[in-house]
Amino acid sequence: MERDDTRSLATGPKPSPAEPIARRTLHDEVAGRLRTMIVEGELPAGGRIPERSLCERFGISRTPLREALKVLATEGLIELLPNRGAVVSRLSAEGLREAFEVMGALEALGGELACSKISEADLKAIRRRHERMLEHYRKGRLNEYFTENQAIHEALLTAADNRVLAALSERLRGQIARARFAANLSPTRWRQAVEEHEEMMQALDTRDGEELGRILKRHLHNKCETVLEVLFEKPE
Amino acid sequence: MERDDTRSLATGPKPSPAEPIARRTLHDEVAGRLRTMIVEGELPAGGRIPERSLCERFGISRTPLREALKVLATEGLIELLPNRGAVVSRLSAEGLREAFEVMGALEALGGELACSKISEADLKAIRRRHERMLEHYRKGRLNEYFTENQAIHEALLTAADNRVLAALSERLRGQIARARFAANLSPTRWRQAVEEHEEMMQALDTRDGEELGRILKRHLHNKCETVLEVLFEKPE
DNA sequence: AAATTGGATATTGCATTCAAAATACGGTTG
DNA sequence: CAACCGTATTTTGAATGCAATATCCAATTT
Repeated sequence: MERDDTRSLATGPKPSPAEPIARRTLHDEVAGRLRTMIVEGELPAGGRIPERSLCERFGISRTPLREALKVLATEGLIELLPNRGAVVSRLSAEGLREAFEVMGALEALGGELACSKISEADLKAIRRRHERMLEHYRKGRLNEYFTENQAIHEALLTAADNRVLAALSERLRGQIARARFAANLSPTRWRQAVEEHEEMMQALDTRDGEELGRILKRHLHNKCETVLEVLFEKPE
Repeated sequence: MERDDTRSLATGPKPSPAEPIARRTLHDEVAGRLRTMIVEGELPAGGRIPERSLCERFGISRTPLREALKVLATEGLIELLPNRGAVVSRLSAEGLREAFEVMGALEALGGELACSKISEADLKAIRRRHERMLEHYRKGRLNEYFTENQAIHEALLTAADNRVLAALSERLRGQIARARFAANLSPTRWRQAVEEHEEMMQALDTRDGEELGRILKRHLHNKCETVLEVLFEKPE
């Protein structure tokens, strides 16, 4: 970014149009690992985060780990108790519901924007994914269904072409993924989700942003109910 | 948290209902200061962040400062260039537009939720603030108007009773505040804003969440146009 | 026996130190 | 004179060290 600015008057050929090598700093790398450890439950909700042992395990000193912890705390994945360490934040039923509500609004916005901006080619790509997802549904392949499903939502977000939106969604997705990691879909809910995706495709095809927004909101709402049901009201 | 768990069967009186003394950590304090320095333009957009001199100025070592920088980076206020320091992120016209778009969606959600949850008392409080704001408008007191305006939006958010929403809005507000710090209101726009607030109050009174959401979205959109106009298209 | 206290131990927050990378600078060469 | 190269200086990233705080555990008291 800066480099581009300073180069605005440059005359010679660019030294190398290759984008700068993605060098990651340790704290960044560590933050990533911790994120997946939390999402996948390896670091259980409510549990303390053992600085020392994690440092040994990663083969690093405490400095980058602690920097990563600060980051995760601002993301809401953990909580910092001054002088008493860090704990993985619990996801309460209310917290999840709140996160889903916000996610619904964000995805609705994403859908609206996508409708007004998406190219024919990208739309076609999404349609293809949709078909593939339906196929997975028919064959009962849950994992593949999830993957394709996620890809569709992501593609919509990309089509919305709003980096701020993408960043916030990404963050929320983490929180939600934590919950969904345990939850499974009932056949009824699954069928419902697929139907909603059908509606979504229709709205996308006709570029009806408002409608797509409403569907997405409802979709997320239902997803939320499913997850909460599984996580907090296990009847047997 | 943990302590509460172990106490769930406790019989005696709680040791002390006094809340724990709020101890802040350095990195937290520093992050706060840096935030306001950025919002108020003391650290100009695009400028480098001088680690050493800031440390001296705050009288701290580099460790807590660097931790704060990591936090500010995840908040999007600064950018970390590996091995090359940190710079205050520029707010481009597109970036601002994106932030306003998202803010619109969030406030719309907040409005909807507030409509369905707000108590008669809180509504009355907002109405009072609204009247006060109108008074400021009539008298042309811009600063007081802004303050009251902000308070209203905040009260709505509080009434929405969604901590996730509140947290994300807070973060975006920071970005937007940076821009608005310089921008001023034209008489026409101001009048328009006031009219929109009138509409908002009406929707709130009738608890029409959908309508309030639409108004808020439009309101934010217009605010965005105002700010962009002032910041990026100074004609004379 | 339960509660309390005192101190040993572990953990945290921050400062300092060290190594690697980037930047600045001066000399050299074409 | 300009471009290039090698070295000195600065700055960054990470490791280590140290003081303050919290946690644990056994001894003591009621």
